[in-house]
Amino acid sequence: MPNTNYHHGDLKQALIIAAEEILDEQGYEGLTLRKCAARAGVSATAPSHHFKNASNFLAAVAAQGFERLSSEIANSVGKTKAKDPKLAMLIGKGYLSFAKKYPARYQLMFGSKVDSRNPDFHQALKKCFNGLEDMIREVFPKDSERKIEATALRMWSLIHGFSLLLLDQRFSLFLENGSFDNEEALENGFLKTLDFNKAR
Amino acid sequence: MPNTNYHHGDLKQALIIAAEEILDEQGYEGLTLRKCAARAGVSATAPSHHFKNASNFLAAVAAQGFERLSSEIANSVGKTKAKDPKLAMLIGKGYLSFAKKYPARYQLMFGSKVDSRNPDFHQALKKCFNGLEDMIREVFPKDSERKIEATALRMWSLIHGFSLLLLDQRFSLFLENGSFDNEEALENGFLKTLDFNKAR
DNA sequence: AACCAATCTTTACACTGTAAAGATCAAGGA
DNA sequence: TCCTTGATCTTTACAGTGTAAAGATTGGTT
Repeated sequence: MPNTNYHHGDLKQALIIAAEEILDEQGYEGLTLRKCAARAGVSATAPSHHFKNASNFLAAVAAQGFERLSSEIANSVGKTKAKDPKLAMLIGKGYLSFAKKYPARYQLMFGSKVDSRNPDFHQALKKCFNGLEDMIREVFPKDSERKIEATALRMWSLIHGFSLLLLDQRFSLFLENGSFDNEEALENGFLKTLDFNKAR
Repeated sequence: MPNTNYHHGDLKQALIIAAEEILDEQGYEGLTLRKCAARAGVSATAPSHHFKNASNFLAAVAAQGFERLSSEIANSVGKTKAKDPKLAMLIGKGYLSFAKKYPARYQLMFGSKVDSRNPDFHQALKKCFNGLEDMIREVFPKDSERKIEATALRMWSLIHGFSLLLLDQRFSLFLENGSFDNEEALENGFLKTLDFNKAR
């Protein structure tokens, strides 16, 4: 009789999903290749037939993360018009929402374990960034491409930097001796400042 | 005769220096506890008598990194007066200068390997951030503490986010199909936008 | 029907952090 | 002076990591 262990079906995607689950359950440092293989029901070396190495595999996981980040931002923005002054804030809200819901995935996406030369990864990141550019282009249709690019970069830097500092808990000092009562106050204060006009 | 291997003298500091050297030479992923021990001339388990575990050791290394970052910023700012509109730009320049000179140390400082609860680490980070607050306070002496804190946080987020995106080479797409000719143009463009007034 | 390429397993290895127990040394009190 | 004590380092050992190499299984193709 045929041994069902062979020819899994879609091991590649199964491994990626396993990685996401482990990230969500055990955090960024808890993720290992062997655990992913075990969860997918295959041996420790099976992934090597689908990914060149671990950092390449993680790049695929990160790519899927960027896909999700893109849709999370799209959800948050909804049908908000370009003229709406809340647009930038909603983008930030969507971004932060993802980072807080999937902190470990987010860490992976911007961490040093992934091979950032991976084509899938590169494409997903680019798509995500281009989405931001598109929205800015709608707001400032007369701006040059270079200026739009620069504005998008600054917006992203700002939100990304804030997210990291929030997640890393490196800035718990804000809540200790600082002027902010809790994390939500800190976050809301930040979101209110998001403004495309300030960024360009 | 006495065995010189015992009682190193100041192994604690020697290990930290070894870590910095290895970071600079072999990058963030190249750093291991055993390599540090070997470079300091002791056995692999010797560090355990000075640091509870690896992430605690790395926190000490990161703390020293923040000390250096503080002085790098101070150097860049020099005797620039609070009124000088270039102040924010100079801070960013100092920050970026450190990140580019010691990319691996920078990665460690904001990476997930360090135990951010380490007191030394926490203090060094706080000192660094307070330095930024102090400069902003001089520029806007009438602002509330909460506002100064929020401004400092946004400035840091912005610079930090940009530094990461620059170092990770995740945004090489800027230089591929983007409007920026090279990394220097991208960096200069960013530095020019740094402005305290925009950040508060 | 026979082969072949894709897919998975088994085995093995170097390297990681760290726990446990023993060796060495410097210093202080009897 | 001796010898005890605690700090410091070593040796040994172990579980867990990624991955290389070689063998087993399978489904599809000719």
